[in-house]
Amino acid sequence: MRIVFMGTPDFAVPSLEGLAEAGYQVVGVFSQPDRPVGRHHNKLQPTPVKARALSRGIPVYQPETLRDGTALAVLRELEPELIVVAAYGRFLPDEILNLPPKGCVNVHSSLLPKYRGAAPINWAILKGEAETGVTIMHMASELDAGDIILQRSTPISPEETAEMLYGRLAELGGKMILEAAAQIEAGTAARTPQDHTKATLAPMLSKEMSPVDWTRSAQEIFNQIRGLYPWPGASTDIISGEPIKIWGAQVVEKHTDAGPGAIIAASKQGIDVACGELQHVLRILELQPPGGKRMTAAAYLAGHPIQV
RNA sequence: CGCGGGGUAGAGCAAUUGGUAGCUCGUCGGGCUCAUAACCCGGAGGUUGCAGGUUCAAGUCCUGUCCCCGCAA
Repeated sequence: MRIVFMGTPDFAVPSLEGLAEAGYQVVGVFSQPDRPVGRHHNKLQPTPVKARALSRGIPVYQPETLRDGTALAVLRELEPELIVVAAYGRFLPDEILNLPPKGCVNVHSSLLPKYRGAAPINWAILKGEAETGVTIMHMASELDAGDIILQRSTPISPEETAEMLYGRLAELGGKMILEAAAQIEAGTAARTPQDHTKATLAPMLSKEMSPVDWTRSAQEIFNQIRGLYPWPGASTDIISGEPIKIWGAQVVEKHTDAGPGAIIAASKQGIDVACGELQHVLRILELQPPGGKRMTAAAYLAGHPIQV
């Protein structure tokens, strides 16, 4: 089966790799244009999907837009029977969706219809979900709203960060797209419509989500730290007046009458901060001051004593 | 050549106008204690990222270079 693969970040790599390893003819790969990355020289960095495709000798296309007809012409020449999209980062216009005889399918990292959009993995953790998963679906014009082919769930462990979950779901997606591809080739792929009334959105993350609101519960703040890991991260200025990024923390059962955001203890164990409910505090274990490296709370306190 | 911050003891930080490189933690030894991530006493550990330059004198000023971090993506 001739397949065109569209994807950009690490998440999409196992899917591409799986399809290629399974012997499908991946005749072309679309990825986002290389973006300047790097502090000093603004070097262009190939996307993870591009790098993998090139190492396999697959032609790579990186159009700025899919809507000027160029991409459509390229696709017509590639003659894919199926287009597989995984975190490509762009909407596909209808003329592309309708091009491949077997359609376009998408690997999405949530249990659709929940968490449609750009950052489903992060939002599942931010919202304190106990489980999430991967959905393979036929693509529709509307964002992440297509009929479901396959769906599999996985529990989110209490300490898991978005980064860890990201890796797990990428692997899961890589396995599931193979199953789905086989079903599509055999003509047995399911088409289960989503319950659109239960749809929720998982919009792009932004730096504005970083500051911690200490009136929330310790668990909610912990979810924020895990869900925004490693980017944009959770931060607070209650320690030094400057925004310090919180890399690691834990919820500790400890009663306090101190107001939200008050530092009630600072020791080698960590920095305990009062939150919005009295029974628990958030213990900061690992942090990073502006301009500095990330370090343990104990190391930070060695150079920045806090009187409690 | 996009903007900015920073390299000082194992870790984290200080060091006025250039003038004996200090502090906290850790570490080692000893003491106290039923005990401890607690406390007390003592010790070790630095060519201040690297290379040049200015100076009687450079962690500090100048030039170059390597590396780290934040913004931006």
